[in-house]
Amino acid sequence: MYNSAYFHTILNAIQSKYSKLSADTATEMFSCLKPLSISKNTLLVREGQYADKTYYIIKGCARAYYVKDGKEITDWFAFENEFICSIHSFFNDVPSPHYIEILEDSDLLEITRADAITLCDKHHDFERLQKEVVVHTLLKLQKRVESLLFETAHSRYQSLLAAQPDITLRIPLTHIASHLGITLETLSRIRSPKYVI
Amino acid sequence: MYNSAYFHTILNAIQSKYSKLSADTATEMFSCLKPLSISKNTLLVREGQYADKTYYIIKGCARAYYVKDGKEITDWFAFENEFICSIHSFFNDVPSPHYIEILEDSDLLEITRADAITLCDKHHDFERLQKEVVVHTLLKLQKRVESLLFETAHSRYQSLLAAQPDITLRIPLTHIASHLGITLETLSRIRSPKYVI
DNA sequence: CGCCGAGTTGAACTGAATCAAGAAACGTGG
DNA sequence: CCACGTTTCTTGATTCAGTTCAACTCGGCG
Repeated sequence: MYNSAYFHTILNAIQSKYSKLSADTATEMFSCLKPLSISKNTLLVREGQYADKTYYIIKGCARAYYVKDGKEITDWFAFENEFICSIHSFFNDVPSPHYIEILEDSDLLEITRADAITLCDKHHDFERLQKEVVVHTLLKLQKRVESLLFETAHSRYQSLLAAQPDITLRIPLTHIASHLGITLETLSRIRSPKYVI
Repeated sequence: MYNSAYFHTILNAIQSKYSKLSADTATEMFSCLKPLSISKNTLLVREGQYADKTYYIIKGCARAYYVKDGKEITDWFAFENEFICSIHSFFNDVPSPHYIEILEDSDLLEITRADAITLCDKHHDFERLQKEVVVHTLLKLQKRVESLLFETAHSRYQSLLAAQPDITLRIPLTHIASHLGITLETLSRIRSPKYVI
């Protein structure tokens, strides 16, 4: 059943972005993955939970955010063919500081920390896949730090648009603003045609 | 020769911070590691080089920095039992945007990208070790993003001091300031006894 | 229709940058 | 071991990007 066209497509997407898996590992991986269809605005993870699951996004998008002084601060977004989890919780087995919210009606695959550990122990190529996912995340985070250190609010917004041209159509400006580390008001001014650099 | 007390100590440090290695893998790993003694202020990597080496710090410290608009911006520091490399260059095989500078007379172990890939291919436990190093880096970077988004300059400095109490004794304030994303002048004011929150 | 959440606009405020000048510490050679 | 230049750090005055608070607009929807 896991050689169906549907799973084949997903496996291809994962393999071409991250790394190859043997047929054996792929089959075993899919047997651990639980398909979910989640509707918009659902919270997958709340602050304080032991969030021992990682989600792969087949279709849709999600965000991880903190609540700080009563304000939501969006830490990151995830779209198709990306993974999202509370990294602190998943890798350190501590309560999650993040919320994870589904932003569009989405199709996901869920894997538990325990299953991921088993797969890592058993299959070298799955360990590598996980490493590749982490490296991807690391390099993205590195870019984020650079943009926070180097760039003005306007230029950060431009960079985000360059990387994800459709983001403003899919994600409310409030979340984009907090992800850029600016207020909604500032984002609004930056986007205004009247704005001059 | 790689079961000498010296290597044993290093192996222990690596294993307890990251993950375990079989005797076999450890021996092969040490045969790839080239010990270096580098004196203060040496540049290990210059911008534009293909920086295909990672350095493990036995003793001493180093920093990775960019030059942006003629100014140096310190991206991160590495101390004992940590690794440093130009991550973009090492993982993506592209020219390094970073310089890497040794900040104290240091003892290092060097491994090439090619050797690391060979070891990863051959030994599942080495692949895991590399993953653990990347996860450590990821979680540190995540904290960095949080502090840049959430905290004031003063509070970022306090957090850095809490994490690395001796950092001001080992690293010039200019580098610390640029790592915190503030100017040297601001750091100086923050550190002043006259400073009021 | 009227409400509500999302986004816009304006005015005052502020944390940190910039520019500029000194002081302190550091190292090197006489 | 001291004099001198260089680098590192401190202090002050001014400026500016972005925040805050507040009011207003727009579009969707019960």
